[in-house]
Amino acid sequence: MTNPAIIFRPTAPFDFNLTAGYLTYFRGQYGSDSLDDGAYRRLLDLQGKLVLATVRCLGTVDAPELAVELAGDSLTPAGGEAAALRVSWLLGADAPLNDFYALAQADPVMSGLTVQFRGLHLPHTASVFEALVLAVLGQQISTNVARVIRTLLIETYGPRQTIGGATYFAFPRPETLAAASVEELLRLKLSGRKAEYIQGIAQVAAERDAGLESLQELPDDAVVARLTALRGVGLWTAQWALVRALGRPDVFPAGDLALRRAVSRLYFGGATVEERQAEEFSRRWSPWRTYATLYLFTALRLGVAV
DNA sequence: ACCCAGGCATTGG
DNA sequence: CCAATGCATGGG
Repeated sequence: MTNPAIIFRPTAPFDFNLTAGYLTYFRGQYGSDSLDDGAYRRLLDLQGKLVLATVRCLGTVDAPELAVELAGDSLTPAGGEAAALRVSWLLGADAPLNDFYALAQADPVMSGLTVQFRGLHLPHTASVFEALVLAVLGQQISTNVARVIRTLLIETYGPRQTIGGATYFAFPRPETLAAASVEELLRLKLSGRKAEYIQGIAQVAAERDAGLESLQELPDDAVVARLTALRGVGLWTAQWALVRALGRPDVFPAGDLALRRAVSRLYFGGATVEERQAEEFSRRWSPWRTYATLYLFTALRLGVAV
């Protein structure tokens, strides 16, 4: 069954194709998300109910309007509202980009990126759990390998729903991964250690009632302290959770090799940039370092001047 | 056959 | 406190 579309307005400027493209790594399909012919699709897991959201942009970058169409079981009006809120969060629709753009004016390189990628918002994950698991499985390995493993994880353990002849996957639930043995997880081409990490994180997320999802009120430092107490979660992983799951605006994961490479090429003529140096350099973008991170990564992914 | 990749925990100075 | 090491796997 399909319900009438729900319309909502993101904060302008909002470039739908660029934002959903970033979310799918500019590959059309990435894990649980797809962007196909102007339609962003994701199977939402709303309190255990699976709902396929199909999102299209009706307006322009400066007057954006998104239409969310829902399909799935037992849709209620309240469910429709929750689905629209979830979609809005996933696409980072409320980001105050203009504040970041104003700050970037003082920096010709970053300013250039904000012009090229004008309207790119920061996509979020549906949960802290999802952000942590994705970050852990991406530790140290190349993005290609991470993509293979992520796909295996989602298609092996994610809740699935077939709609209109196509099968869609939501991100695996904590209780599912907590119930899987480390031995089973090893079949996902994870290292033994990462299988343990993910299993442990899933147990924490599943057992303590929403312990991982109650970090919203804590300041960044406290969130990092809480998360790095988990085995397998270091500063880099915790920072990605701050960025992806909590949408904190002033985070710069200076330990990230690719991020430092982008800084090196764009600002230091390719010379090696150490973590400490990158952290100091990033202060020029505070209090909007998260968006600087996003735009630098986009430059990398699209191969723009990097 | 190597070496590296969007880290981390562990071990040994 | 800092350096070295192993980790799974796909691509160069």
